[in-house]
Amino acid sequence: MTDDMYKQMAPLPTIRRLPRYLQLLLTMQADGREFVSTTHIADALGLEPIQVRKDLGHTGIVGKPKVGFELSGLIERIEAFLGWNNTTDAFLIGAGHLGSAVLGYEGFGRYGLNIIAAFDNDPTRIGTQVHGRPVFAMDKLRDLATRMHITMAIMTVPRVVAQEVADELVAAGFLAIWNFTAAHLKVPAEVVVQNEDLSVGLAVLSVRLASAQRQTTEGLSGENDDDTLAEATLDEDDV
Amino acid sequence: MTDDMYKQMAPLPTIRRLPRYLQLLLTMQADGREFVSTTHIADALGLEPIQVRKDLGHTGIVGKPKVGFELSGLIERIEAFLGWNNTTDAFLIGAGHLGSAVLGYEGFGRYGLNIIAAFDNDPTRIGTQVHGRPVFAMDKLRDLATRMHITMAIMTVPRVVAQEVADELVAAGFLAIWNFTAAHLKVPAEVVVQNEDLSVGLAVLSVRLASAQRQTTEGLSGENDDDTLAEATLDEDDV
DNA sequence: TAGATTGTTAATCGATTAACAATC
DNA sequence: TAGATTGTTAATCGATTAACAATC
Repeated sequence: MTDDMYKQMAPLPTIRRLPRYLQLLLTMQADGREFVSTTHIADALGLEPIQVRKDLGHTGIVGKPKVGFELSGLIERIEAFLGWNNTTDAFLIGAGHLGSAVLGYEGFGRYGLNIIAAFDNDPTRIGTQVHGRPVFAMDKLRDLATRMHITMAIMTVPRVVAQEVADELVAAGFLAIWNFTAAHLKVPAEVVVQNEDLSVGLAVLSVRLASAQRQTTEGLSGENDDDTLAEATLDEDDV
Repeated sequence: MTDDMYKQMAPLPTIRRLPRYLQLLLTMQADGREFVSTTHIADALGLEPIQVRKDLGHTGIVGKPKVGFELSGLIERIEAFLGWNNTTDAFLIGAGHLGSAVLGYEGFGRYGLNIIAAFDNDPTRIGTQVHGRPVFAMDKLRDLATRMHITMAIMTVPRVVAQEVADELVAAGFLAIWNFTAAHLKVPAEVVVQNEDLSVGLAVLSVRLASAQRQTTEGLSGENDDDTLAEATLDEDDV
């Protein structure tokens, strides 16, 4: 068991916070800053310094007591930890509204994701370009994926055909599926599926908003009139 | 402290799983099924029955030993828990690619979210319709929000103007912001911000894929040749 | 130097999982 | 009835937070 193995052992919540650190650090770097402390990061993002320190520790970076972390080294380390220093080529399946929006998202380049082509079964879309990427017919998928050694797919198809498309992706040798569909995909254990279902975020928002409104109402009714109300709200960064 | 208060105390992971249960249950209902057990739900989603039971318990639903849960009642209860039985009206800010995709997303009606108008500051977009919703100029936002009592906003603007737009939303009395921007928004404590940053999902996918590939490589090198490899992969449902 | 900050070890907190009595 | 399933209470696991020595 090598040292590298520990990478995967970072807690999932830590992994989810890393992109936010990265985004902040890049802004700071653009401002000409050279060093940063965990206190500073925590302040900017509304977190606790100890949590930031623990999170950064998982990436293997070491800082300087009293000084903090060298910004450029820290950025490099986070990007390497997330694998964003290498480019990953991907195909996008389903060039509808959502697919088109994903293709138009400019941030992916910075994250090492390169969407090189889209696939669809709508004849009016096939042969066109969407945000500079060619749209091919679905029956070209398998051959092109094999020849170009593409193993990551972004699924932005209607839910009803999601499993069917997933089966095709598996058959074509894909190893990772970023699933923007609400469908629960059944795939072999060796294929990684990352669900990006909008309803999850909406559910959390709905419950948090209801909770906040309940507390406001109770505050007005005089049952609880001190200033603990604001503190009692869920942390906005939890999801 | 009323019984209702306990609603907000459901663990966040539970809240995030509820939409997936709901989605499955609706499919089952469409298939004409009337009862369902937690064992059945767990099997379909690759979870443990005890976890499903605990999650459903948080919504306050009670089942029948041996029989399970009545499907229609369970669906109602989850929807009520998430507040999706009432419609919430919302404005969308930023009618670009992503905003347009969100406007075109058909699933929101079912979740009680009703986007009634979009706002933008691009003159070529103002006055047009996107997926049936009118696009207004940004300077109409405050007046319309006040008059229509809209308190939820969906932000799909470029990152660089995100904070500026958030400030306008706060000034206009909005209480909830669904933030599709990578920016960390600074808002008063009483405003709920739900971040929906694509880079988070990509980060988790990247790390999981790297981990899976590392394990495959090690398996081939003969260091670990039993079948524990598949079991060692992260659960696909964790995020 | 003195003080701020790191990194590590221990304590706490919360979610998941296990065990099992109650029940239709 | 017997057996499957619920709901609750206890045990385990893992992440967060606290404490503090090391250090530039």
